[in-house]
Amino acid sequence: MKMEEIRHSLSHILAYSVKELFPDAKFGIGPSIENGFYYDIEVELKEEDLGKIEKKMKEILKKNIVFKNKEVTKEEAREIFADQPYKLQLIEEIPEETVSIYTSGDFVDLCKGPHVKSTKEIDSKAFKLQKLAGAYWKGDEKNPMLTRIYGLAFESEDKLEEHLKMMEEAEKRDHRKLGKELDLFHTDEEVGIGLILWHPKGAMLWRIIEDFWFKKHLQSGYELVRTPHIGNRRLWERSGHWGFYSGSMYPPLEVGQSLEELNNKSEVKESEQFLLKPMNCPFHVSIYSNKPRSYRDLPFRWAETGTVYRFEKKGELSGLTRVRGFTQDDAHIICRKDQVEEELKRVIDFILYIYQAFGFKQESVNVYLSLRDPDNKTKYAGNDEGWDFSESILRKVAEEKGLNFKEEKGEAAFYGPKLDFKIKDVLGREWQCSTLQFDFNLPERFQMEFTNDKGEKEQPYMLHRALFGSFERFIGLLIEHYAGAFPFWLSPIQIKILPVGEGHREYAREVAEKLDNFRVKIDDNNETIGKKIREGEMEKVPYLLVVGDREKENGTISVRQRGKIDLGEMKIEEFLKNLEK
RNA sequence: GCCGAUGUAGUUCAGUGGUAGAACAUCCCCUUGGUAAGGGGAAGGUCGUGGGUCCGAUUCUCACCAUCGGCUCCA
Repeated sequence: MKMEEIRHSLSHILAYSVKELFPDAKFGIGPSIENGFYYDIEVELKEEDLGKIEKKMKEILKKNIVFKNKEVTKEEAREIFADQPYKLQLIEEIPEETVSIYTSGDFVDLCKGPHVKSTKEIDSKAFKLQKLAGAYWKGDEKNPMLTRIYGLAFESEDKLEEHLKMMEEAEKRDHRKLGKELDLFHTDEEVGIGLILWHPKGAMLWRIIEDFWFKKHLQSGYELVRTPHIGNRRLWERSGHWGFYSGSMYPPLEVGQSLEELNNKSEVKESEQFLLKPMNCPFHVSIYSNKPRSYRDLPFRWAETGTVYRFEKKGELSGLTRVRGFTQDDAHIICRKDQVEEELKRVIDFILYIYQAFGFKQESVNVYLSLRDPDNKTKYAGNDEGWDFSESILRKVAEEKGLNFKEEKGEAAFYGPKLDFKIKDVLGREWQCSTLQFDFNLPERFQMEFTNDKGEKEQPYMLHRALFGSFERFIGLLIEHYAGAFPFWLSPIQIKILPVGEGHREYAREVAEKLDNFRVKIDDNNETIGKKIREGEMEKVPYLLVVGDREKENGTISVRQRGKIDLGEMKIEEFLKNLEK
């Protein structure tokens, strides 16, 4: 609580300093946040101004400014903030007759508090202005963009230093950095931004994960389907994507002629438009509707690692976590109403199993139940009855499964409520991975139906779900989670054999043959053994096997475990036994 | 898309108004090695792209592109 007061007070001092240095500045809001504070201000700043502002803040802090709280009438407040349009707007939004203001030195702010009594309580060495960013007023793109100044603040200088060190350490785990260092993937402007090119080791990692995924899906009663990358415009019009999702879709391909004909400007007789798929759902629906379905056939659980393309705005792209082409580990469950609960539970169990299998602790995953906005019922597909049922059953199942979830009103998709699982990256940003969603839109639009036990046509329930979310995003988070040092089963190279000299290459190959159940590589570069070990360690290979005269003689290997010391000489059989453990 | 920052060899980085350097990686030669870098040599850059200022620009300036941090949006 105290720290929050300090941080919040610092944001006022920040605003105070900006006002001194830039008298025309217009102030938005300035709260305390995790690890610090910010203030949104209409003022033009460059990063080099931060130093000036920080200096000013320290000057002000030294003056032992007292924070004085006062209730004033709205009329008075309007006068005080006459030249502050954003504050005036806030005043009007306050329901009460009076508003609370805080005065600190020559600076007055509309504010509920709480604050420290005086700047004496603030350690002027324990804060630091961090960075500038743009932020829309009230978080709305249509509003003007203010300049947000972020600051860090802690109890003491030591704590601040500690935090900065921690951030530095975290940056070393960044998947974009490790992706380069471990030679996993890259992007190329010439190929297209936001499109990932997976290198051999990255593709191997992907494949290991996909194999695991495939095996587990078969075990869990899923069937695989496979669908194209493009679909006719008519399909996307019918699904609603053409209308509602166009902001995130690549524009259509005109298909009425070849590229050659196009280049020759030949006349087009007939033309169709095709769109890159941003989602797999309509294709799966097409499979469903391909023949009449009986209540006896349900549920269908159809999974596909489907690569989709979304035209994300440039500024939103980021490493593997936000890209333009990505592969969802998608599945659709089409079932009867009486099967919904059971299916939801199965999916949640599956999701939890996946997190456990990849070492994500439940506390590092945040779960959100996204519900409809009760004040805006018109923007949603489906009827109230369906929504009430699905929202309450999602909640019930989430509770029964012991999920520690937050409910978020108005966060549902227009087509249905959902349960989202988000994982934090190394910089503390949350990324949606697993998701479990109801869909009232597609069954309606595609008139999906089955024949029930009374011989009547009935509309099935449709669930979308993804476990990883996308392979790209999940692998990005996985790289950070393990800091690139993957567990044995996930390592693209599991074992590297290092012959000491040229004379040991033959023996290295013999050893490799005995380990052919594993992903093994021989490093037969003409380098010293020290160098090979260094490279193997930097590559984060779980086991390095040194073979030289001694080992060749004794029919053994010398094992070195990643990050650790020499485990000593042993027979291959013994090494294999240890691996099993 | 918007606000801010960055952009020099494959990588990590120096550097300058007079057409660029280091380390590692690469290639060649020597070395035949014992648990985190053996030695020598060579090659490698239209200094993100395109305009402008200047006798001259990688350096100053403008525009664009990409990347990074935010905002908005999202798997």
